[in-house]
Formats: sequence, C-alpha cells, structure tokens
Amino acid sequence: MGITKTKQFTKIQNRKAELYKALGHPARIAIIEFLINQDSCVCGDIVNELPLSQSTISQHLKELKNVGIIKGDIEGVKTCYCIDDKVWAEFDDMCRLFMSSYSEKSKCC
Amino acid sequence: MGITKTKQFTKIQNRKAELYKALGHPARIAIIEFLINQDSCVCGDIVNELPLSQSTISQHLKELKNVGIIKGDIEGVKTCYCIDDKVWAEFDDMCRLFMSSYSEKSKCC
DNA sequence: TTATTTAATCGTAATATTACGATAGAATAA
DNA sequence: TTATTCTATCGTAATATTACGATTAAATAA
Repeated sequence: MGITKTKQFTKIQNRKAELYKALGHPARIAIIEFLINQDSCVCGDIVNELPLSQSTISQHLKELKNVGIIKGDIEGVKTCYCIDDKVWAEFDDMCRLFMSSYSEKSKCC
Repeated sequence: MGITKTKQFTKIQNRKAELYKALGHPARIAIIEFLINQDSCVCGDIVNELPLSQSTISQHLKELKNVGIIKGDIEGVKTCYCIDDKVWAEFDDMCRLFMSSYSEKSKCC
C-alpha cells in the first residue's frame, strides 16, 4: 500500500516519526550539516556542494521545510535556507526525552 | 527512481540517515515506546497492542532489527524483542552531537 | 528591452515502502 | 501422533520516494 495508517497513532507519535523521517536520507543530513557548518545558506551553494541535481535538492529542501526544520528566505534571485530555531529545539527536546526514557535497567533479555 | 545514491555520501551520513529512517514511522515509534514502557517484550503482546496486522508488525520489527536498534530472542514458540543497549547508546551519542553542533549564534537569516 | 541567473515546479521512470492475507515452520500441548 | 500456538516469510496491491531533465517564473544585469 505504501500508505501509513497515521490515524491509528497519536499526534505525538506521528510528529516524532515525521521529524525522524525528514532526517532519514543522507542528502538531507548533508544539507543540515552544510547549513550548520558553512557560513552560507544560499540554495545554489548547497547544490554545488552536494552530488545531486538542482531539482532533486530542491525537493529535499522542500521536505525539510515541510516539517519545519528549515525555513527559506527569498532574497532577490537567490533563496537563503536556515535552520528554524524553534523546531530545532523541539526536535532536541523530543530526542532527549525519548532517549532518556530508556534505561538499561529496564531490559529484559 | 526511489533509489538513494548512498555511495555519494559518507558512511557516517548514511548511518545517521539509516537510524533516523528506522524511527521514521509511527508504528516503529510505538513499538519502541512499548518496549521501553512495558515489562513485556513478547512479539505477540506488541501485535495485540498495535492497530496493525501481525505480518505488518513483523515487517516493522525486522526493519528495527536490521539497523540494530532492537534484537530478537527466540524463546520456545515466542520471540522476545529488546532494545540493544549498544546501538541505543550509539544513537544517543549521535543525536547529542548532531543537535549540539548547531547553535543559534550561527544563524544567518 | 532582452538576456541571464536562480530556484521552484512539472512530468516521468525506477525503486521502495506499507499493509494485508495466506502460508510455512518450529515449538509446545493434548 | 496430532493439534495448536506463535511468528517469519511470501505474494501482491496501492502508494510513496528518489532522481533527473525540462520548463517556468521571478529578479537582476546588460
């Protein structure tokens, strides 16, 4: 089917999965790493850096934008992509909580 | 194409993406949450808990097992699934490093 | 104005994912 | 032995994802 039964799960479970899924592709990891490490946030610079076509990268940027991890600012002919502080913090909190909810003590086998 | 150009990215980028991707489905989030919060780790109990068929859940369990997040122990007729401490720690470390590599100071727009 | 640059979107092909029922195989119970 | 229980796997259908070239649209440059 290829269609996820979203309605069967909680809002929080879906949001969690959505954020993880957005980072579930090496190109999108590379894009985020680029935005963090480089001074530039210009779309064209990302395209030059990554081994994928312009249209493919544009598609990946859109997915990251859809979940809110990044935001795009059109500046004349160019577009500047940046990490969204609020969503990054949301993701950070969510991860910490999720990670720390498991302790080795609770293991059974 | 539906095929990821894995070879164009680093091992670490691919591993990161692979781990995130494994958690990029609400059913798999629910499975992990169940394993963390319940005493049980028996496959059948997971199937009873989640709103999906036995075969679908078996498939999701396999994906989590493939990236190493969980491991399965066959105990007679039943199978016990547990979180793998080592991989969980790897994921935790990876997340922390990734999250903390961004600071709001570095934002540009 | 016309040309150029930049990035989003469209169309499309190949492959992957999600989901289920049916089946199979292994372990235990009767 | 035979029946039952449990879970993995197979086969399949519907949908999603990934990737690219071509096109479009908007802004700037010539």
